Amino acid sequence: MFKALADPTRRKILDELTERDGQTLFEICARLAMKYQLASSRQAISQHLDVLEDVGLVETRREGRYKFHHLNTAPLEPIVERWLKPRSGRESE
Amino acid sequence: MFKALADPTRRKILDELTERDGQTLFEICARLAMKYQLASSRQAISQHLDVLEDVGLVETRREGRYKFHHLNTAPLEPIVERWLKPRSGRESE
DNA sequence: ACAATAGGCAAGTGGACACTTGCATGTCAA
DNA sequence: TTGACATGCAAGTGTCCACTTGCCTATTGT
Repeated sequence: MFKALADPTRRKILDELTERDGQTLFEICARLAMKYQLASSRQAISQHLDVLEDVGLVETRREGRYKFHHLNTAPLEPIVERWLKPRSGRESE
Repeated sequence: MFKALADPTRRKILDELTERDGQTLFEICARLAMKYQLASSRQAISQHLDVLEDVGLVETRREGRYKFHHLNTAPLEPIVERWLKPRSGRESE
């Protein structure tokens, strides 16, 4: 899961899905190219989406020849619990 | 920063410092070896600590020939803000 | 049916990274 | 001062990973 977040392109994809959920592969490619001048190929983005789906951060829904990608932030919450919560008694420091 | 979290050994180091803050390199090595049967060498752990210090997750304090390592969770908080907060209006879903 | 669109599969390549190895520096106790 | 302890530096190595390349499958519209 953390490895999935290690790549800057994948983080941008998550940003993109945060802003506009349920996009197709082509939409994501187009918007990343426009916003960040990211010249990532379609296959590269597709592989990133596979990684994100494997760790549960992205869920997909097929509809005909379209595949919509949805964000799922649930896997992120254990991060907070793991290191932020155990020290929550020291927030005034 | 996310790359620093991508390595499982580094995450275990953070766990270790969460449980017991301000350990030296040798302490961390010993405790990791005992707890997780991690046969990581001293140099490997040292390099991991360098990475964690570079991204600000660990801060160090020198005292004679000892170097104490302290956890700093501040760099983790933007993670929450970035993807969890923008969707906080949908928690009942 | 056929062309166009949306996406998938898989092998190959270059670079980054975790780890080792070997030696060097600095600190403390006798 | 000398030896033991705690840590630092740097080059070399093997593996993993992001990306490309080339071709394939499936769905839609005419």
